[in-house]
Amino acid sequence: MSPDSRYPDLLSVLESRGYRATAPRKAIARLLEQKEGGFTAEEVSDELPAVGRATVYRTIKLFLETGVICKLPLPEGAHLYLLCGVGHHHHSVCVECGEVEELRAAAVERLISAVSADIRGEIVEHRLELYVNCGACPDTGDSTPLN
Amino acid sequence: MSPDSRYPDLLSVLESRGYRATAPRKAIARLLEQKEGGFTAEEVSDELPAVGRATVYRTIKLFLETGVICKLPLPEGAHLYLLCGVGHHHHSVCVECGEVEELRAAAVERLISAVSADIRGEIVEHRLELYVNCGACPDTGDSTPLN
DNA sequence: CACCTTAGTGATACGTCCTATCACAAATGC
DNA sequence: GCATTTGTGATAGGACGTATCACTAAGGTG
Repeated sequence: MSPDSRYPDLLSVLESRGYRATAPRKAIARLLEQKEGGFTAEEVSDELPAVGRATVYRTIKLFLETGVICKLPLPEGAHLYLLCGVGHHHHSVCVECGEVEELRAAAVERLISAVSADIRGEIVEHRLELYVNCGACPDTGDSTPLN
Repeated sequence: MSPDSRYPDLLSVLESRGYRATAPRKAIARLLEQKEGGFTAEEVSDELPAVGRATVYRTIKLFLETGVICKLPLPEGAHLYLLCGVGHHHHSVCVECGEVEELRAAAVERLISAVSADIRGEIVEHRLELYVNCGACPDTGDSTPLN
């Protein structure tokens, strides 16, 4: 309930863009704000049976477009969504428990510009993901395992 | 036909692992060896109508497991597969024409080990992809556009 | 507040990419 | 050759996501 200052209030972001504050959107926003470790669309849908699948996907897409969450492709084809702070960054994902951490390394950006010198054409986007074993999983099971 | 020394002979790799050299596998191997720029499973299936879809997917999976091709997630959810030389590397993908290049930057690996110091847990895998605009697309259209 | 317009919703069907199943065919060992 | 696998194609099915469409709820207006 108490707003987490690290992330913007999801519902307000929608409202400030002219979207209506409906009951399903409130429910989804509230749920996502508690999901620090990332979530899949299906998971959200399961935990909010009163909200239709289509609405879940639509709402997630809205949040994506406003930039308050980002999309991380999982090896198996589905996507993990994450609340994200403002600005560009990368992620490290634990392959055991699915825990995700934001990674904000200036070194990465420096690397990109260094590499760009060796590349034909212009780099328009990049993606870096680290798959780690966090070593601190509480035996896991509940989160989204990646393997 | 003439074997490209940059990549292993796909069929031989399968045979050396005890898999049989069947007609469909030969056809797929031959086709892939000509696909420098990456390919999707659907594309292979379309170009080999005599081979069943299931077999195409199965065979691609085999090649994946033996490590002679690798899998690159596209933004839309499908996958681009690529012949890959031996060893670890990354890719740059042109967002206009879909052309892919192997990227073998020692700097990347150095970066990873540098970053790993700041991370809880152990990095078991990483993925880096650069999305570029190669500026040399022949007006494009035929390849796999990413947008 | 009652009304009206418009955005949003849920159910459902569909699309895409991929996997499972299963009877049949082809490949290898003997 | 002949039996034993392994591999195959057709088909159905599953996961994930989107389109459609009749219905509902939001919220501005007077």
